[in-house]
Amino acid sequence: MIDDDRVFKALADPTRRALLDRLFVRDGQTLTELESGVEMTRFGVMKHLRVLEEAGLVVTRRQGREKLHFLNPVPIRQIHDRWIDKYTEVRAAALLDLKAELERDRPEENQ
Amino acid sequence: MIDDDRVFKALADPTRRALLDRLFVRDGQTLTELESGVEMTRFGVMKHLRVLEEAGLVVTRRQGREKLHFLNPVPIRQIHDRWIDKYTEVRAAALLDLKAELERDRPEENQ
DNA sequence: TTGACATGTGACCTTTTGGTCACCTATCTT
DNA sequence: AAGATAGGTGACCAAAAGGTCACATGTCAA
Repeated sequence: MIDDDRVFKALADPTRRALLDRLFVRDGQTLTELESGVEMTRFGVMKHLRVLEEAGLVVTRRQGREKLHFLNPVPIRQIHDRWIDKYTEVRAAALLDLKAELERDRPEENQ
Repeated sequence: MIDDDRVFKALADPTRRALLDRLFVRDGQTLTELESGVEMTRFGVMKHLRVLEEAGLVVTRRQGREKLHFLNPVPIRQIHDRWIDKYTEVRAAALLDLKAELERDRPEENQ
């Protein structure tokens, strides 16, 4: 797992997550289309899309003077497989119990 | 979903992911224990643990003068549920097909 | 072939993040 | 009580990330 760092860093920005959301609603959008609906100039959006593409979360295809952007959920699935394999159900249950216990002791300090 | 941002930002740093890994191997470690094994001063580790705790990825419990750190996989599960619900299997399959198609056209441009 | 359109690049600035350190408090042990 | 141990705070600095802009290239359509 060599570039999980790129994927995590790409997902760390809210604008980029919003772009992924928009691509999920309608796949294959151009830069100009994605630009509208984000409070940012074209250049900012372009940078974000580049980060997403380099992380493998977005795949692109040129079509004439347009560049179509497609969502690629595979890296997200890979992350999932990594963590959920490790932090198993049993462990999750145990920690949920601990969390409940902590909240009984100090209810105001936890969400 | 109000503080998904904190969770994603917390996961964006490789040191913090390493700390989660260490906690997975052995849960309930103290700051001093976690400090050894990371190329960083105690203060850096403390900051990272604080970020993880504020994101809800780590839960702590004071025991005398020690502070025990426990892994909380729940936020990761929540992220998983969020994305995998949206980017479904069908979609993943379709995009993997697209990716394969793109790699047939321009093999050198994709990993 | 000219003008409009879609995207790309590099320089630049501001904000955020990562990391260290001096100093401080709390707790244990004897 | 005193030294050792575990953790905490605030200031500080360097590096990275986010965002904008002037300018440039490639493509379409009349």
